[in-house]
Amino acid sequence: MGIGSNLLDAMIELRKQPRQDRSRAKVDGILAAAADLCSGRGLDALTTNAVAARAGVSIGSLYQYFPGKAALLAALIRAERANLLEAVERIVSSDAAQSLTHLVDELIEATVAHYLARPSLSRTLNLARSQLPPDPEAAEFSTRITVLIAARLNQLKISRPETTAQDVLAILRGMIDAASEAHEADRAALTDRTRRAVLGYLQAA
Amino acid sequence: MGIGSNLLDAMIELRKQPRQDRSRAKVDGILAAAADLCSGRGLDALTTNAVAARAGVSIGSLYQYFPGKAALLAALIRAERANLLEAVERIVSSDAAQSLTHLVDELIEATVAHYLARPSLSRTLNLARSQLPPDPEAAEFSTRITVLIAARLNQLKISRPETTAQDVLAILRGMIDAASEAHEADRAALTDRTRRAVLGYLQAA
DNA sequence: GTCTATACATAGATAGAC
DNA sequence: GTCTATCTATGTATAGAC
Repeated sequence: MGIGSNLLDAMIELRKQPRQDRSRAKVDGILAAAADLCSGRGLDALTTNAVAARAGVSIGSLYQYFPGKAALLAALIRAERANLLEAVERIVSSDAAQSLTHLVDELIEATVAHYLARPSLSRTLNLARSQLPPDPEAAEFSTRITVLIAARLNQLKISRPETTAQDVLAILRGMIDAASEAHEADRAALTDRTRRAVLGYLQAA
Repeated sequence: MGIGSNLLDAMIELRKQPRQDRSRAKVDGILAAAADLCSGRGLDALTTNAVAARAGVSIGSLYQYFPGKAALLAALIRAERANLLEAVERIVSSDAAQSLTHLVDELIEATVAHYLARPSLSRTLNLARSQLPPDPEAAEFSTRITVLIAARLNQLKISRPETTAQDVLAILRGMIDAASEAHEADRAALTDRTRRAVLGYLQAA
């Protein structure tokens, strides 16, 4: 997974690794602007011109750091994935994950928090991803998160841990997504219902 | 919900109701072409030029029937919704829906068939919808399908039938979507797992 | 390193001939 | 009714001045 590992990377990787603080801040500003636009008015609003304008830099500067629009999107997606993966890593390596109900509770809390932190950004990136060509990074992310959870499920004697982990994630995504689309406000109620759904599924298995 | 009921309709409704067979066939051809393009290469491929070309009509003819790209998309979405709604109507008004497990089985079968009939079309339209401005038709569709299912759940003494119906649909969508994205081939296995998830959820409630 | 100006491509939409 | 030709707008990306 090193930089330059495939041709697509040319379209996607940063042009330069910003080592200085000023550059780092500029890159962050550009990404923040991109996230805002995605979140606010969807994928169509993510134009290089609009991002540059909102970030307060010129289009030329943007292209110094990002080789194109795809690179912006890739960076956003990558950040989002890293977030969720970190959260799951913390959970599975914590003591709270010793019992099934605790594990589930923690996963739900993290997942709900993740997807509802910036719901529309999350959904927009999601659908962007589904329009992109099959991406090895996406596959690796799925695998890693599944494996982390599956390992715990396995210790807890849940059968077919990989499939089960995938299903649990799918159920959570489906329910949280629906709630987010419906602008459902009551997060506690959502957490409670997802809990019933996941535990119900695990017990029925 | 009559034609012309809101301003958006101007962008979305057919320009003329094709009464003659020839016109009807042309409209169908255009929609089929649009569906193919959506299905094949996603939303970006749905351009008015491309649709016209693939349908074998000129761009001018296309604009005679559809006032724009949005109208094409709206028509596709409408057709997709009508399909699913019909299927659910058939189920809830059939005898098989008398027991909970039968109801669930029928719903799963219909939902899986619906979303996997043309998976990538289904997903593309889905995300198109989520990018569109809030649409009264979408809301009405959600309400109707929820109400249909909730009525049955209510007869079966399930508590909070509306919320439960929404959750069941969300669970199904989530799992089917994940399977479809992962290009999971085994439909029987998917059906089985969704069944466990849904029944597990209903029993935990 | 950063900006302005601009080239280039493509999409949406219409006008007008037939 | 249908087509071709074309206009307009917009987005990506680069060149070149500073």
